[in-house]
Amino acid sequence: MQDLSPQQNDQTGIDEAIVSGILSARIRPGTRLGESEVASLFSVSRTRVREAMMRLEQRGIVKVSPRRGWFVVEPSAEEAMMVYAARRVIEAGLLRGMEELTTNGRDRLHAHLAEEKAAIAAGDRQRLTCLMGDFHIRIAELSGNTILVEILRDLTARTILISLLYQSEFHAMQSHLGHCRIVAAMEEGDFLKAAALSVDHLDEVETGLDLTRRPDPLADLRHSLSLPPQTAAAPSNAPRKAKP
Amino acid sequence: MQDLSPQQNDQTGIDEAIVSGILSARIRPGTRLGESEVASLFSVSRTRVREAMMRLEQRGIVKVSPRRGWFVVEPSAEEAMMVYAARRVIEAGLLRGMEELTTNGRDRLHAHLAEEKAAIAAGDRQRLTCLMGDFHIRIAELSGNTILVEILRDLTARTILISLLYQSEFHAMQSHLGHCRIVAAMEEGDFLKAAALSVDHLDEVETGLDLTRRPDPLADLRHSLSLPPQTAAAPSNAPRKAKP
DNA sequence: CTTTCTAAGCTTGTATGCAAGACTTGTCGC
DNA sequence: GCGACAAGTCTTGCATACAAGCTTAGAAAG
Repeated sequence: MQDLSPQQNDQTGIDEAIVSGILSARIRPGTRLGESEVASLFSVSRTRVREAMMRLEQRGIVKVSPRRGWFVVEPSAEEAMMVYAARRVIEAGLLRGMEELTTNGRDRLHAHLAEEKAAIAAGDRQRLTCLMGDFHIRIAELSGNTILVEILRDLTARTILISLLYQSEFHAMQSHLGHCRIVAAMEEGDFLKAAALSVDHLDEVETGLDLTRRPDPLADLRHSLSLPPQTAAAPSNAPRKAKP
Repeated sequence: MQDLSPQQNDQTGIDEAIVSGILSARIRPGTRLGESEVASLFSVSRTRVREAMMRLEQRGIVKVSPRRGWFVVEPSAEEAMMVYAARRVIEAGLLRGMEELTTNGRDRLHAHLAEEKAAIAAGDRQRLTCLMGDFHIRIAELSGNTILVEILRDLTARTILISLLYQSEFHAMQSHLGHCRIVAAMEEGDFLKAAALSVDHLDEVETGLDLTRRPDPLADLRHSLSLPPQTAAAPSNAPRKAKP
């Protein structure tokens, strides 16, 4: 397993270290997170790791398979649709209820869009994944409602896991333009339009998923061997083992 | 402390037993939930209680005060407003996005309204509190989105804690009528109207709160001594101790 | 060569023990 | 009478130990 977090993250807590690893797509769905393994990484006992896992399970980020271990969730197609539906409901609701965009808020959004642009230019895909999710959290932060921010943060984490599972290619530019359009509408003060654009944007991303693709049980091995990812052409009848 | 749950709840888990106690207003905000105390109630070790508490803390239902104990949250006025704002966003978003009311769904809602009516007639306040919160969960269930259902369930739990802290009197009939109006709009197929009514309903309930009232640290003692509840007339400058 | 059964190893599940800190209460000094 | 202080008690924080079950590797039989 790759190092799931820098050492300094001991301060911020095990939970956030793992979530941060997911948000930046360093941790893949289905990754096993053994208690003793994580415990030694953070130089603590299994007890604290377990407590962190319990919290993460509550947040829908990891799941436990009894006596087998903890795993980063691999959302099913159904769950994926629910996550997107929930995000549509919440984000659209947020924007619709917004009344004004403060100059401070506008600056933050512009700064974020600039970061997106820079990451696209640099081709830093990991950073890009993180930023694309963060955009929606930034919007929630404008409302000042920390409850909704936390909810959206967890949904974003799940979204990233979903895209790692079902997204064949990542149209970063398309998403970026979507974000720009939303911000533009907000600057016009037309929050209903922003809400509609947000729904469209999420629809667009969801449509880009291939939800028929079964989660690939060999993904991590494939990745370790530097093989190309599973092609969308042969999704369902891929052989379990390679025949010689 | 009153028995916070029937013995049979051992099966459903400690978490849900406590949440159920809150949803039915048997557990007041600020209640201390000592680890050993709860552990002996459920005949388990502190370990499992601790795990349950961790999950409940993540859900915003309990808080830990270091080396002092676990307490059912006492939402501040700010948090209270955030909870209501979040509920407005989610519930309105849900209704707005709904497209049809199935006959099954209609039956469920009617059954629920009938239960509310019966509880009002019977004057069963505890049951009523539970039902009033459940109504909104029923609506979320119609969407089939279990993620949103779980989110709303936790928000409802917090709402009940809020009303126990800040609601001087409980206008059950008013809330019931609000629910009836929402269902009526849904039956007409006018989900935008239902959404608007839902926002109005939540506004109405929130307006009925007295958010200036400070949480009463002596509430449980007062209750134990059968003294009358703190009057709203002298909220802030009430003496810490009675002067002889 | 294939299949089946068994046993060992590794993983989580749960309890318990000890340590550190906070609050209470009793006592002493003023 | 009143305030400060200190010991004791009670609480959580954390680590460790043991039990139970899943997985897998290896041996044996067909």
